[in-house]
Amino acid sequence: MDSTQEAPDWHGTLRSEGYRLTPQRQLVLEAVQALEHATPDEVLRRVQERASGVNASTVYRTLDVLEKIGLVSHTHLGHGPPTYHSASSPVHVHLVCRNCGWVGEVDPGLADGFVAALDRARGFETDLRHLTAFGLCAECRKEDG
Amino acid sequence: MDSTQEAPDWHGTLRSEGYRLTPQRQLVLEAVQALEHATPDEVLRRVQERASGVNASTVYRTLDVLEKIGLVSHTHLGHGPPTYHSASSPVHVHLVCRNCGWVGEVDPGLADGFVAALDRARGFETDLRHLTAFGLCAECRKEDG
DNA sequence: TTTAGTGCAAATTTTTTGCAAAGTC
DNA sequence: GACTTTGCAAAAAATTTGCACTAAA
Repeated sequence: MDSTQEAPDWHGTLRSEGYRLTPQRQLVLEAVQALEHATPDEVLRRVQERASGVNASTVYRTLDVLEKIGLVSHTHLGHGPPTYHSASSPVHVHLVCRNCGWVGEVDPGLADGFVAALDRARGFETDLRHLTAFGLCAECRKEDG
Repeated sequence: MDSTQEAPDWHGTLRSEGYRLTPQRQLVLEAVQALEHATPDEVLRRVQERASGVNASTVYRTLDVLEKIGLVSHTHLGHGPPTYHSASSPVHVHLVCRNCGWVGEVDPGLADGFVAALDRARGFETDLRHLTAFGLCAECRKEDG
């Protein structure tokens, strides 16, 4: 099954959905995996470090494609642009400090009770990959008193 | 206590912070209170229905001021622009359906356990006014199976 | 060779900023 | 009258779109 030339499984994922395999898509996926929580702009910059001439619109379109076939997903960590991460990274809940901008991740198990409560109260099915809590990180709590 | 000319208390809030009371600010605050979850653009449109000539930049600046002095606050309900709501409305947690766009509110008490867990695990102090869960609403769960 | 994907440039959309005029205190 | 706030116009920033050309299958 996995023989001499191990083709990453996302090749197949792309192909089976009718998409083509291009260097740009490879670069964008690699960037998302490496950067964690990267905005389209950050992805673009990283991609351009490795291959010149890749266009911003290609990054946007590629992120859409990769998300559509489930290789990446995005969240909104506050104000600006969305941030993307690899779907192969473990599911996690995001914490964002509104004071210093710190971003943390915690085990989604901590939200189990909350998720169950939403289901019970409203029949709502929470998507843990997009759950983000805003507030103050431990450091800023100390400083701000 | 509330006598003949009841001056809304936000007059005093503005004044005591060194801000002035203008018709535009009154209109923006009224719009935020009336609309619930309104984007700057929606606020602008509502304001313009009542008074012509109010400029978009005024709305942006006014929302900043009102937030700074604590009369309104904003969250990010997904993609686009932030949404503002009146600080006088009870604190609530937002639910957003990623399928149909439905927005709901639930009692923050449902998140108590979650909030406590974040505090315990990371020393993180969650701001409930900005907690939003994305997922599928009851209707869409039925339809999508 | 066929069809999808890319680069480029222009168009959109949303928000910010500088400044003179108007308004509030 | 002094100091804010507003409107307007222009500037930014972030995304999207149309289209001819390139490249994957």
